[in-house]
Amino acid sequence: MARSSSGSHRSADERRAQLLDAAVDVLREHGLAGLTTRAVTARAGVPHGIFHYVFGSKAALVRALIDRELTGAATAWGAAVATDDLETALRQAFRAQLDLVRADPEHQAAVFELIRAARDDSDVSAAEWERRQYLAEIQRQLVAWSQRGGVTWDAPVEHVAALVLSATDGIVQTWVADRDDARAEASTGLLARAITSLAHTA
Amino acid sequence: MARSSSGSHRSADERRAQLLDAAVDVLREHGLAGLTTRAVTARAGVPHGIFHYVFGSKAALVRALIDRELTGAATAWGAAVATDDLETALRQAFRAQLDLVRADPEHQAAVFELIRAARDDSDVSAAEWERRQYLAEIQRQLVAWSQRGGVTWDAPVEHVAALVLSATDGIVQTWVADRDDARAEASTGLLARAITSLAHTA
DNA sequence: GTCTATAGCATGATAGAC
DNA sequence: GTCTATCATGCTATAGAC
Repeated sequence: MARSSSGSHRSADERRAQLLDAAVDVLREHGLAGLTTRAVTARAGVPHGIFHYVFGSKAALVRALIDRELTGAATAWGAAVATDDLETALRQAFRAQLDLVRADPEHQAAVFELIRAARDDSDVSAAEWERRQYLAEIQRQLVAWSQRGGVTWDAPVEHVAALVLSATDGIVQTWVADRDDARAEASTGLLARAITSLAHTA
Repeated sequence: MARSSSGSHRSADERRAQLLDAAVDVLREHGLAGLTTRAVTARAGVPHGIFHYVFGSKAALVRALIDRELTGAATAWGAAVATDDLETALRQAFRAQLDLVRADPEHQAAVFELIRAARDDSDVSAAEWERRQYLAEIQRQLVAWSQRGGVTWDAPVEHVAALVLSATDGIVQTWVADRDDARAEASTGLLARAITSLAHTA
């Protein structure tokens, strides 16, 4: 076998992975507007023509990127929190969601941008699918937490889940915009309290 | 005076307004990616070269657009709601915010996109300014409503305001994404209830 | 002061060489 | 099956005609 890191004439699958990695980097650094086929190939250190041989079109690259980024992201809400106190569980879950973004803001911002753009290109399926995964996962957790804490939701749990997802999205996007840690902290704490008030001891 | 609607050689100010109107249309129909100097001039029915004569650069057009769109938008939260019940006031305010977007979703989506893009171009001031206006207005209303209803906020009112703004943003953006009226309705209603629980009768 | 014609460049894509 | 050279198009911007 040839050395893997240098030399020409690699397989199409190898090129594909290589270009996807490069595309993520470009997206993080220059945003969606800067995501050009030439920037991606330059970043990967391969000739420009390779791009259309591997992906066929730029749209195909974007689709592949979305698939790759969304897969597994839905599990973020799934990490169960081990506590009997509903408010604490909620706060920790919100914090975890925020930490996910804080760990690599540019990356998350890029993913947001991708999803948004995908919606306009009538490539709605991916974004819709993502949202449904999130909602289902949150709803599952809301039920689990309320059972653990011995409380009952005063509103349909799917409504609570929808509010939790939207509100968390809002807080996260606000943080992405202003990077104000204290404000985000305060908002998540208050949101946990407010949401908790939507349940009463059975 | 010459007839105003046809003929060449109009004043630069006239051209400027004409191009701004055209730019908003283009933005609504084709998004920020489709907002090119050629598209704008074509839409306005003027020669392409006019553009750089009037605005100097595309960036100047974007800046002018943001100024125009943000001015007056901050007053949306300012419309006072006449009711003694805090939860009702909140729900009506959230509904009003949602209605504003529902009245012309494409337009609002375009404005969101503009502001987001402006942030990346280190043209932060406009977006920051907007947010501060909103926050101040919401805070003012929160105090007014609580006084009217004879209740006191259990948390710093600026924290409540931050949560209200973020959560409302999240709900609005969710609606823009999925256009699910029922879900938005449920979320605003629940949010009003949840926020109300952050205040107690004095 | 207003507008036209053109420059100069970057893009996405492809025909065909190896 | 892999890659290179090239194309046609669309972009922002400007030099200079009226």
